[in-house]
Amino acid sequence: MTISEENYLKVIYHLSLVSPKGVNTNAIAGMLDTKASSVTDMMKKLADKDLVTYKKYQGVTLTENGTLTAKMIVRKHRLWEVFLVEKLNFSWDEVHEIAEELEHIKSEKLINKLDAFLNFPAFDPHGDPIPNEKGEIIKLQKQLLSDVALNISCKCVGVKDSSPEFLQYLDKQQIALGSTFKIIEKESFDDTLLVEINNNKITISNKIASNLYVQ
Amino acid sequence: MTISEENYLKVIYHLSLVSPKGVNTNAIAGMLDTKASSVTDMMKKLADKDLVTYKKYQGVTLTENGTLTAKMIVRKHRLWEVFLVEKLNFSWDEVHEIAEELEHIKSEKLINKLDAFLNFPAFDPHGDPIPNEKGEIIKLQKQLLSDVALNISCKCVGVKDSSPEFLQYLDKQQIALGSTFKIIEKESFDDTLLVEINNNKITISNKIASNLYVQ
DNA sequence: ATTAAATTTTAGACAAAACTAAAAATATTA
DNA sequence: TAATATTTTTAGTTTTGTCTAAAATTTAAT
Repeated sequence: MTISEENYLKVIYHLSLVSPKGVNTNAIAGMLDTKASSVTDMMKKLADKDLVTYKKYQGVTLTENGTLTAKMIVRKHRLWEVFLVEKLNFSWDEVHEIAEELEHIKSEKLINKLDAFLNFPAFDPHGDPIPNEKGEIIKLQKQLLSDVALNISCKCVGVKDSSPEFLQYLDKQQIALGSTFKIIEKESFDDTLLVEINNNKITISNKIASNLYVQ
Repeated sequence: MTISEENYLKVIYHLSLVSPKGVNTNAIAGMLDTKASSVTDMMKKLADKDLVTYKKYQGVTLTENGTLTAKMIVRKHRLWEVFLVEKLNFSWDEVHEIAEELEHIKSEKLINKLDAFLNFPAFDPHGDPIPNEKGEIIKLQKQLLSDVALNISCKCVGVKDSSPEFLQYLDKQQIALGSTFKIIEKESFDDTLLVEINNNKITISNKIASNLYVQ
């Protein structure tokens, strides 16, 4: 397994969660900052290795084999993120980039020992679930803050967008995992929300609200 | 910097400690399991980047730049080894291979935070010194057990060979860093030694004794 | 000081992973 | 449904790091 192959699998896995019928070449290319023609080449290689099912012009899906492999990469990524935040005191907006490298370290023993060292965390610093050794994932019931009705109390359990820019915005607004929300008012013109966060009232745009998962 | 370039630099650094006048192509090829012709190609590239000084047929030396870069790779390798042993409970014969991958993770912030997390260790699990943030290295006075006179007490502070095979042999003989030695008898025929280790008498070959550093 | 042996470099080729440009297939729309 | 637009694939290159085989250089030995 090359790093490049692993990155393709990971991207296909993430895109499959949204379009399980098959992921198209262009979408993969977009995520990996590469060209569709390069994706086609790689799909042939991954199909030869029985990691994806690929038919010309029909999009790709992961095989069982490929799904498990992808989950193990996601597992490594998220466990390293927990390590970086909990043990090395990184902030949640810094860890993704470093975990992008660490996720390719090969040793299975390493990752299982890291898992134990971290006390088998179920979620990463952005609230995303961490697959266990068998690839099993706890799926939380969660919805976007933008879909919650007025005057209902809820708790922030994750972010949809985990870009540094968004995370830094949340820091500035003192929004973190565990923050409690209540929508006080919704502006019908642009869906801007007046929200009570930890007993503070602030106004947030619909774009922000549709990137926050709550419960 | 590619992983390949980093591996070349690291190997040249280690070989330079033994032959500071210049390292030859074949020696590098041997360490990296590659061919002399590949080494020549890479030396041109590293010379272009001002990491090595290279003259055809004359061997290579690291530039100041190259030396510091190599030391930073060694620093990462050894810090990760400490992490694996101290925090994840790996044994000393398992960590080299994993650290060979971890040493290529790019973030400088990561390695300095790791250093702090580990309490700024000066030596790795095999007794090798860890360069600090500036590349400075503590050089211990140490000698090979094979060079120590009879009836002198000394303490094991490092291993010259850190292959899993040798380390596992030491485990079996209950020899570790910190073990105390006294040579009781030396067989002149083959230099086999009768040694007292932690109050136990055992016989060890000259090959073993010339791979143990003591103080 | 030649010659022989060993080492090192050059030249040319290959595989992986990417690219560009053109061709082929699918999707959209009038 | 035919024409057009979009997406995807093919064909042919490029770059990086490697290889083999042959040529050049240095070292060792007679």
